Amino acid sequence: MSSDNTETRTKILDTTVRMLEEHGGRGVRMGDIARATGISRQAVYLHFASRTELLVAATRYLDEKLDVDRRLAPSREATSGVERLALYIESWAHYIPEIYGVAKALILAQDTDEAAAAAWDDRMQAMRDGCRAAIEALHSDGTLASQWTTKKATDALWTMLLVPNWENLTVKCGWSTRQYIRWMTIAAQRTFVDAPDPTD
Amino acid sequence: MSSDNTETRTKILDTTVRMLEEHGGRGVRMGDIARATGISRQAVYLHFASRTELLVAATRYLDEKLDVDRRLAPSREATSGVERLALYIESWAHYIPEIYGVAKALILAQDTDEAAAAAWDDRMQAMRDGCRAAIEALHSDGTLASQWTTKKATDALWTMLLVPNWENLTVKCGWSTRQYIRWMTIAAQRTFVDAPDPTD
DNA sequence: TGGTTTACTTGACAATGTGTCAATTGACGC
DNA sequence: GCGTCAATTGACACATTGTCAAGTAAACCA
Repeated sequence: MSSDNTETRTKILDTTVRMLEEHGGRGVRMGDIARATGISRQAVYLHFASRTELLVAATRYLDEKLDVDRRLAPSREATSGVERLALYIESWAHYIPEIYGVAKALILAQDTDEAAAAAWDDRMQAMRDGCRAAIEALHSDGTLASQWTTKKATDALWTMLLVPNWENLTVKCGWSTRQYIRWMTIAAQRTFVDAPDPTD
Repeated sequence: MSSDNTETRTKILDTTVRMLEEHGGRGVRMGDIARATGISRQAVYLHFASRTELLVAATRYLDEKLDVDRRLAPSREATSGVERLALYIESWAHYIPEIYGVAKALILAQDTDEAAAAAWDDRMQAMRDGCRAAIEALHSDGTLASQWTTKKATDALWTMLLVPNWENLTVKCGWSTRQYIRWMTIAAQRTFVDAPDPTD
């Protein structure tokens, strides 16, 4: 899939993912990655033009390894909007902890690097598509609470599921993934789902 | 209130608040603040030991100016939990845009500076207290939805109201403050509020 | 065998921003 | 005039990213 797959390049990506995971995405420098990979700092620059490019590549690399599409399949095959919403939250909840290190590094890099901001934005837009699909499924079931438009509900669900919220609930509040799924699902259902309109 | 109120110190704080506001909390350097204040960079260090210390002082300075306590008074005087929740969300929603620049700078500084992280954490704990009070008001009205414990509901409401969510909804999704208030209130009520238990 | 290519190393260096230090200036009070 | 205090000036340490040029070593190839 990747255009250029040297063994060294792959080793760098493996190290990067591992170290970001270990350090929660903070304080991992180019020199650290090089040393841990067993090469010189400059060798890293032979494969990746900048730190941001490395982070973006690591994101893609991890996504391939985790097979995001497969994970989302159950949600796409749901037979009702409510089920689709619940399954989407569940896959997402299992996905975040696995990408958290890399994601956090990219989020932090946004402050100083335009390209990192764009890359993360892209990812989040993809996630938003999943949210919209779930909301639209509710809508066509007639179970989207009447106050919401699909646009507003999509915005709101998307925001709810953002990484900083997961971070706050798990890291600061000490919720487990199981609790996160349980309460996020409850909150989303209570917020967005109503019984279908009986006049239909 | 402040221990040490030189005129220059105040001028620095004014400049800092203004510049952070103007630039959304990003990319404002010590030298920029000094130049805009009309003093040398080193003069800033005569009043504030570090960038973080300046940011923290600016936060406090702004809080005094905005009179946070007065803003929260209506919420504290609410006669029902539901009203308290709505009024708290409303004051908070009017407050965030005014502190956003400084808040964002502090949030960004967290990555590299322990002290900035602690300062922001502190602020967010105070905000959490407001959330707990609102949730407890619901609880004692008997209108807190039965699935929630006060602890879990407080965590959830607190997370909902975090700055990154406001940022996403207003900046990325283009919501106005009015829309933010409207939909946050609806989401919070649907999530946390039930009719009181008729067996009471 | 010898030459070329390729990946990598080594060490130096620019740029950027924070924070420190020491010497100096200038005003104000006494 | 003298001391004090606030501020200035300019140099510097430090960390990190990114660049550059010269050198090495193995693999490939004729």
